[in-house]
Amino acid sequence: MDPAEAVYAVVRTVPAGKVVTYGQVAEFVEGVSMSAREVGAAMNVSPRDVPWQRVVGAGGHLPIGKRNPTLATEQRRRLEMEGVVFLPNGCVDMARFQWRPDGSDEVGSLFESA
DNA sequence: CTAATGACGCTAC
DNA sequence: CGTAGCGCCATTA
Repeated sequence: MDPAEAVYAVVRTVPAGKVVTYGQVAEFVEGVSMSAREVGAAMNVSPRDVPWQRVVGAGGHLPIGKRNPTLATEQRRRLEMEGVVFLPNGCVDMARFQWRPDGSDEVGSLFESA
């Protein structure tokens, strides 16, 4: 399996309203050695069926903002549409929206914080 | 085979 | 807080 395909498989597993860091995706991919760089490179050419929008940089910020400001804005809009809340500093609230492959895809717990 | 590059990550200044 | 440098692994020239 191509490394890119492995990345897509992981990203597709991310539920709406949740986000993952490039480093985490690279960590989740099993059987294929990868670094956060390849994840981003793969996302750049990701198919439409891949929710690349749910992949953010470490800390929840959007590293693409300096490369593709337009794309970053669209990504942010999409995430907010899915229920993801951005902090005033322009970063995703990783404390609540960082997805865990553990099966903690329970979105209900997000509402109790309100 | 070697060199350069990249939606990254972290430490250092 | 912003910038700079090094490490990361794989793809491409």
